[in-house]
Amino acid sequence: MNIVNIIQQGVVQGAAQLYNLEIKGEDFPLSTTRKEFEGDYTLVVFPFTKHIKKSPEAIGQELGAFLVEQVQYIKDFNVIKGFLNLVVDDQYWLEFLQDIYQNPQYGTQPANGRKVMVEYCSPNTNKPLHLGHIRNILLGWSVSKIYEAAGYDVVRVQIINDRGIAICKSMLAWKKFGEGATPESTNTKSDHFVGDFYVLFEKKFQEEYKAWQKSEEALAIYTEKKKGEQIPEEFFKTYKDQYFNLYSSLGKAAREMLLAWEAHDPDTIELWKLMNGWVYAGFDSTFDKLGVTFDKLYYESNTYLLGRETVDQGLNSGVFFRLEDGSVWIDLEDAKLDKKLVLRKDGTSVYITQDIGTAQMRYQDFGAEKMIYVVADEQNYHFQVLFEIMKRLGEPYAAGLYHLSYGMVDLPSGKMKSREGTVVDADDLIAEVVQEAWLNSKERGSLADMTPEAQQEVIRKIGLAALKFFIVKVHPKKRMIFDPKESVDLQGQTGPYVQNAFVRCSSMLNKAGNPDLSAAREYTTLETAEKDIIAQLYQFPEVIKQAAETYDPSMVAMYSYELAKAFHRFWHDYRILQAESEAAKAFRIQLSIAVRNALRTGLDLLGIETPERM
RNA sequence: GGUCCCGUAGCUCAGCUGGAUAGAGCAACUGACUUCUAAUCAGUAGGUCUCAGGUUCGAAUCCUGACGGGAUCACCA
Repeated sequence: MNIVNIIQQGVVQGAAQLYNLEIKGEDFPLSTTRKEFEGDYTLVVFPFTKHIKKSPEAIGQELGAFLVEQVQYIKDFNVIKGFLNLVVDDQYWLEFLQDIYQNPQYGTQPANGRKVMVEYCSPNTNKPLHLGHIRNILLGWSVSKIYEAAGYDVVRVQIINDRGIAICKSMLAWKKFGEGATPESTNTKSDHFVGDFYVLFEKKFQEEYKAWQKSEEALAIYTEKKKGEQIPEEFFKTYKDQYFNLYSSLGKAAREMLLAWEAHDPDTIELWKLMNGWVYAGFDSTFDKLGVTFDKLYYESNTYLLGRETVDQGLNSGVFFRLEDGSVWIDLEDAKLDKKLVLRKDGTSVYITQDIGTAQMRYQDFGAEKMIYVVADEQNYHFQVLFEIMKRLGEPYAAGLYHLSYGMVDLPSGKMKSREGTVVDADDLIAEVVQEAWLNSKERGSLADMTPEAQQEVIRKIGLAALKFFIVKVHPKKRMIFDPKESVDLQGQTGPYVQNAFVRCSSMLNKAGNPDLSAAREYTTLETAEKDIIAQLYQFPEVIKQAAETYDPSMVAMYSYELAKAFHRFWHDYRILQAESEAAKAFRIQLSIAVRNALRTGLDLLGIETPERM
């Protein structure tokens, strides 16, 4: 039985016997004692003074005496102001360590038979992945791992935006200017190859637009539509989209391509498949580098027609209503949202209709009771509306829909803007952090005796740990500032710091061989540094549970860091293999095994691998 | 303008279901490698928790209002 419950029960009994007061275990705060004071757990006595006419100090004294007398494992207490600090007997911590140290799964929950789906990443197929995707991918992966650790059966999915005008731009640019080039012929990573043509399209379009601005047609439009004293340059900046739709020959060609695609024109479809194929191959390589996988991919080209049947049913049941022009709407004003269109007057779907259909399709495919959408916070409103609609449609899974909304990633110089070329490319960034780890390792020379391949493998793990930890340690909801220079830091509050604690355990345990640990039973008095570590380990299952409940990988990151820190401190101050007694040695080996397990589990939940050496 | 999110050390972030003297890391400065990996440890310095009210024995934490930053309010996705 865990110590917090034991204490809570004791307090409940104490209140009843001493004061004839009926309380429940959750009614009073029990926190861990601050480092400056003696004790392990602290009961704040102030709330009791409402019911008991005595000073907080007097109540603390009486309650403390009662607990030491009556409750096993509570050895001592002290009262400072209104705080009752309780000292837990080392015996409890020692027994606890005995129970858990051999369990590599410690911290995780047994399977609970429940199923959750996590959607993450969701890229467009016209550009390579960038820093924003990396945050999305790492959060999605980590949350999915945390749910597995919390006992859930997890399905990972992705929806790929593989249709629309943007893809047509890349296709058109390749057709017009590509001269049959391929990723192979240009030796370019294939998603970057396609992205380059998207950029090329924008460049050619800008050229065309600039030239047009000098035409009489353009002048006439400027004269007619300018606002006040707007100079031509300003005006044409705002007029770009209209130009694309009304006058641009490139724009016209791109729209024609989209129409041809929708009409299933064989040549267009073939080109689309070819270029998307390149993009997918490139994405796969990036996913592979990041160590993430998906169980099923959904494509918008397959799902964009979905949802209409549901809307028809919803019309019958009165969830939706139809205007005279034929468009279909839902009124969500009583839920503090607006009216929202779900079908155009021509009967075609919009974005949200598609999401309605996709949610149902997924439920049919997997029957998950929870679905977590990992999507940036700019879509908060969209998901509020979507979830409200699903609720009103009476879908059985509606209550289990959750939008894990994360903040944008900014650079120290400000927002990432693709037009200004300030986007941080995912592949470049990964290469950069690994390079930094390599330079660092070379300087240290500690891997010199390994084969180049083995060294590379270790260095890859370290570099990626730096990047992943840097991103995932920040609370998802917060907009974060990403400084590439800091992300390659390998010291301090970083992934490699945590890995290093693991490596220290491993290195020492390998040296220890397979010793007899029965002497640990004779170890009876804990050093503070040892107790700190055990108390940390004790928290682990609760941390994972809460991280799942709050969809927050940063809790696991912070916990792993704190555990590593406690171990580093212990390592510095105490010997393990040359401990002062056989009992101490055996105990410390057990402690290190437990730490090693917990660090591996914690890092794994963040998608971070653990090298044996570094 | 409506709705939502954020504001904590020079910088990046914890803490926010109310509890003791607000914590880490980076950057700066001091020390510790004959000893299980120094990618480590110990220390110094750094704060009006944006501001103003309120609730409370007690507020960074809850409430109200301001100020600053961001997102969103498409028959785009």
